[in-house]
Amino acid sequence: MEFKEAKNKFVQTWGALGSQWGINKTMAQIHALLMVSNEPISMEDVMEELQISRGNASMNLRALMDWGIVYKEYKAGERREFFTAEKNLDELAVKIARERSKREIKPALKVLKEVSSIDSNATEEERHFVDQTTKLYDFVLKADNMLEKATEFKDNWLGRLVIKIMK
Amino acid sequence: MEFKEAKNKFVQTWGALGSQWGINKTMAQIHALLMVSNEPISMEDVMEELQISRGNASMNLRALMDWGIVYKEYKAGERREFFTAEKNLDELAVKIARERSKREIKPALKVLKEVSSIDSNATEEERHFVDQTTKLYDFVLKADNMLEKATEFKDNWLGRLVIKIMK
DNA sequence: TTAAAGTTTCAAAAATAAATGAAAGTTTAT
DNA sequence: ATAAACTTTCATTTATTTTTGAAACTTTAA
Repeated sequence: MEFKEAKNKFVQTWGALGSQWGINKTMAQIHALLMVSNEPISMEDVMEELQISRGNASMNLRALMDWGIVYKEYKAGERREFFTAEKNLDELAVKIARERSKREIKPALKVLKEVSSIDSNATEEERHFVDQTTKLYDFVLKADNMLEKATEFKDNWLGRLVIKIMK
Repeated sequence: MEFKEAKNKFVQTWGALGSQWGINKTMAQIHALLMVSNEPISMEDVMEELQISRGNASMNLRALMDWGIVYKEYKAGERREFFTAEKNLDELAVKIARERSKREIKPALKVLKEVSSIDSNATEEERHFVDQTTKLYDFVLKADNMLEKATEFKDNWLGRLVIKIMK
């Protein structure tokens, strides 16, 4: 396999993976492209390389910046803006985890708390509902905390130990 | 909030959460419904409760069974089939993690290995590509292993300790 | 057997999500 | 101030994913 082919395959695969995990395909592809580029890329280049429209490129680059995993760069003497990706993978994981937690898990937790707090527990059916949603709330909360804490592992001796044992 | 309203809200929320994480909405909703039901539910009931077609119900129940998180049950003297969800949340998490790893992460790892193994490293650009995809491969592999090992935590004293510390 | 009760399949329709592109908006150099 | 270079927005179009529903299939009881 030659370089260009490999690069393309990587971008496609990363895009597919993204869309299976609820991140839009183009967003993931742009990210992939920036990840493996050794130098900043202009919007024009992104459009060209992925064969997408200006609007699409603009919106998804913006989204990536909102997530904090892509940065704008200015080159001296250049009018255009260039983009680079966060290349430190631990940092990347932290930011993605935080963002998804904030956007999706936290709101879901709120609802779980609400629905598990109804006072009606007259019937067996209702008791089971309250019991099960309460357990779910505790579980999701714990998982969310783990995600958060896991992101602190990298600078943390215990974390390293745990990872070593788990490996 | 009364019971019926709470139940509905829970089903809707679980459905939305599912679709944000790449699991189709109806599949997640059916799962939610079964999770909070204290007794087995027939396909007819699922259709009725979620207002979906027979085909849709059938396909998604099948998918849930393929994931191993919903079971068929037979009631004595009843022709129809009934369904129940895995209600143990640790077990549920294990099965979802295994399934997604198998379906999505493993294939992605295969591609990452391939593209990071191209022998061309003539230019700076190519060297950076190989370097970055190699790191990504290692990272994803490690994350995948963690997911797998994390699923063994529940029966494991060290795991409990770690969770306690992380909490 | 056979027919009733139930389940699955899959081509077509509907719903949803994403992409386009042209117009509006910015910024910068002169 | 203005015009060139570039970016953003968003109504419309396009692509993708999900759902439907009717026909085919399977199972069971008589």
